[in-house]
Amino acid sequence: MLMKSQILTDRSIFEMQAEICKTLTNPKRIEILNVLKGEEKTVSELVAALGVSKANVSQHLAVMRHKGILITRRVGVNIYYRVANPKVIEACTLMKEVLFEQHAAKKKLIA
Amino acid sequence: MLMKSQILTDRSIFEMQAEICKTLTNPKRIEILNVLKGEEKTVSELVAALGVSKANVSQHLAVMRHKGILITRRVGVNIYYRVANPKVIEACTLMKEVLFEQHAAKKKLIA
DNA sequence: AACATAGTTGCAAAATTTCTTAACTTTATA
DNA sequence: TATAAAGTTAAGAAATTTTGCAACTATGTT
Repeated sequence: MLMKSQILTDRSIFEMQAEICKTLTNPKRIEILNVLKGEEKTVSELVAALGVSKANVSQHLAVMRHKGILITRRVGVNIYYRVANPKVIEACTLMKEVLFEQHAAKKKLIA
Repeated sequence: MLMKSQILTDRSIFEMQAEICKTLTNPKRIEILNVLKGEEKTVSELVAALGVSKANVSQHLAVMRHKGILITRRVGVNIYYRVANPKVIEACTLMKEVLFEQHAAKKKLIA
């Protein structure tokens, strides 16, 4: 299905950027991305890895798929999910580093 | 004020990472980061740049300050805000690139 | 002290997210 | 065709976020 071409205005860029960043604001979704960082996985494999209900995992996957963060591939009865753009993982990693550097700076204050 | 040292468990890392990423999920906050990318600014300067109420800007600044994303410096009656860690800007930039690459890929489909 | 300017905070309504349960679709196999 | 396995989706309650408004604090000036 073809979509109408969309102009990126200054204002809408911030809104779209905020939208896509929402992907990273849920601990379970971050954990999913962490698992998918290395290789594609089926929904069942993700369910096993996360210890969360199948429906819930599927919903989180749908959120990321609709935002173009994840891509799917069907093989028989299984659906494999993988990360569409490695830059998402890079951004994720950077934010984790920010977190760790904050933690390190805090420890320094105490010591 | 000194805080108790906090152990980073596997599970809590994802939660804290999600928390810090929430900073980037509001278009106004992204716009603020965009303005602060180059140099520090006072609240009034940000209010003028964004065209949003002072209270609202202040609230968004508080969100980012409490998460350690922004740092303040008082000069007389003015308070200057700046970005604490450039990696936040890098992460922001990466996500914008993801957005643009999605847009480019979509245009390609239509052409 | 009184006042103006710069900025913060509390509150409550509106909007958004998250999670659970249950029903549903799709593919493969007996 | 019937059944099971894999995955998706809908609906509603609970939790979280967002925002505007009003009240508040802090600094500097007359």
